[in-house]
Amino acid sequence: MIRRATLADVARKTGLNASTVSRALSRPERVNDETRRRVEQVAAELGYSPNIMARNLSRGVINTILVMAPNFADQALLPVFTDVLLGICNEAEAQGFNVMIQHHSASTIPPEDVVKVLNGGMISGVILMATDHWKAVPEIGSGTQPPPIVSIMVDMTHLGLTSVVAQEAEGFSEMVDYLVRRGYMSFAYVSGPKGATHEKIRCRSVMTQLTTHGLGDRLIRLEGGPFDMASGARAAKAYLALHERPRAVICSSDALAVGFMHGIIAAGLSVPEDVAIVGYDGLDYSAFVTPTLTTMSQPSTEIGRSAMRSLADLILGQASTAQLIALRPKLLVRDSA
Amino acid sequence: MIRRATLADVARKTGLNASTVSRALSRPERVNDETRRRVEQVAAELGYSPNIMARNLSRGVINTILVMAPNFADQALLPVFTDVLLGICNEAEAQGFNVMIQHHSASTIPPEDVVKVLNGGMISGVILMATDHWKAVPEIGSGTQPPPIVSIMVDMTHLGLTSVVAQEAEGFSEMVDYLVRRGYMSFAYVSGPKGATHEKIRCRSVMTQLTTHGLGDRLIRLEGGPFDMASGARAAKAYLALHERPRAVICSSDALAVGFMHGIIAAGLSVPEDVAIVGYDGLDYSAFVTPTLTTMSQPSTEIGRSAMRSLADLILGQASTAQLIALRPKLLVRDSA
DNA sequence: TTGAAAGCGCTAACAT
DNA sequence: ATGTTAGCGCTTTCAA
Repeated sequence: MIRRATLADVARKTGLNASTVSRALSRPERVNDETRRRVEQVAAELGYSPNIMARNLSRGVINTILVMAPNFADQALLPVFTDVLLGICNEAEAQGFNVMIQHHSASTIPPEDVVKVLNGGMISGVILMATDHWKAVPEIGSGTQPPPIVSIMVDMTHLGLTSVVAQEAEGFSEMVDYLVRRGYMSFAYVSGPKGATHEKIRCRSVMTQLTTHGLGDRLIRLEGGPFDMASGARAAKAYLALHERPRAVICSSDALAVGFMHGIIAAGLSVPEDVAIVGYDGLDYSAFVTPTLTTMSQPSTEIGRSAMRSLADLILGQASTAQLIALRPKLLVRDSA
Repeated sequence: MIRRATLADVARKTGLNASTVSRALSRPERVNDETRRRVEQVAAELGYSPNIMARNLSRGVINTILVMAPNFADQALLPVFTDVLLGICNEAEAQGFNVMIQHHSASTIPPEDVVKVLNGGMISGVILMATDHWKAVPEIGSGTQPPPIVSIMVDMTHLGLTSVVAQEAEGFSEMVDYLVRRGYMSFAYVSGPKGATHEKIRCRSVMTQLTTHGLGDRLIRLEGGPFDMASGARAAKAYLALHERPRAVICSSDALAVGFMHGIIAAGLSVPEDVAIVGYDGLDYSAFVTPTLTTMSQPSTEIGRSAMRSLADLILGQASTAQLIALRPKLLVRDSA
């Protein structure tokens, strides 16, 4: 491999001192016009561009953030995550940060890994995607500053981490209100993966709100499983086997809902006449299944953007206390309920 | 911000020399057992872990690769891309590379950007996602080695870039054969974005194969647009307005097909009785729409894995000539055709 | 305005 | 087995 041109090469070829070349390139105004021109010229000839690592090492700064995404059931990134990622990338670009993504192979990211990454010196901050089961914030060095970690989708403010989440509980309550208003009296809830934080929040919200309406005993819980369509289809089978079938089915996610709807329709029932179905997430395909799916749309991209903004504040030392940023999802009334 | 512990700190506290500490940490066998233990102990106490940038700078190696993904219509990563990304991440982890992703804001990535990145010294190789319109491989330095760039989804071997692609032409031919075999005699093709390489390949393949069957004049081309569901739905409107409606519709992607199917069903036609519809990609939702979608499944994850493997070979100097790796998609016969 | 020198944190010969 | 020394490529005082 032919060696890349370095600052020294440019210096040699221009007959200038390395420091002058460095200056010419990073603070052009502090250098003679003619010198600057010459440096630029030679740099171009040599195809020189600065080694970022050396620069960072020297300046003592870094400008890369890491998104750690757990691996749900060995799936690709969930659609919601990619929307979030878009928001992160956009904001990162605006703020001058690079983003690195680590698709973690476990479904929970071990705090030690985060410490290691943070200590590695290449990363200035971490965004944690929907990571559960954190008992404590990792100790990074002996610093007293809050570690630059922002949690997305899971509230970890009790651990001192700024968190950007959707108001899931509110979203599901609103959904229940909507269904009750439409006159439904019997309900099923198709759950997501057992034990997941999201799942707990969503399930509880549905139960609570139904109870508020005096309908607490009219809810049947159907085991879903992972947030995917296959699980939804399985839940549909369970639903069909029920003696008394609830008229309204609330699914914990759009994927679940689409799978569920598919199972229902395949069995010859019609939606929403026989069964009303609602989802949660607002993924694009929810608008193109037949019938179109009533759902709560999460501001996923905005969540990503917001998280990145908070992280930048943390890194630049413009923020120090953990804050919770909760974004409201929006009801999308369509044909399925 | 409290300073992180450095190698020097550990050296000082153990009373050893920095190089010894370094050795103890990276090649434990070349150091006294007792020394190693002491170093480990102190390192743990201080929460020390090596600065990766300094290490790389010193060793002259880097182990991070960059995935550059163009931004299609300001959308999040396409589902296909996320599958590919999964494959990349898995293989990268196995090979000891980190992966960085750059969500490029233009729909075409400028070669200059790639040079800059490669010259930045933090990245040892680049994977280009479905990037069109490259006229030439960027000159990186004055080296004679092939630059470590691998193209995914688009064949750029004529530019000297190793490329990993799906056999799209073969896939669409096979699809045509299948439909002809099923007795269909009139066809529509719902196109993707005009001018896109994929689009050209797919369209041409359909036409060619139909001609082979003597059915070249039985094809109507419907303008789709971006590879998304909304475009498919628009195409459905166009289809419905046709005087003579072809019985079989080949969509350039699954998203298009799902959108198209939605439009068709919403208009009261039935699939596949009135119109047979097929897609391409094999996304998970294609199995959960009603009716389920007949499609060609791309080995997306495998494409990612393969690309990463090739890139690693390139970086490690174990490969030098561009090669084309073309993976065969697989027909998934379902209910829509 | 430019040059000389020191140093970012680490590794890798080369000595001892 | 350990210490010494030199440097990776760049930036940044400090002098000139």
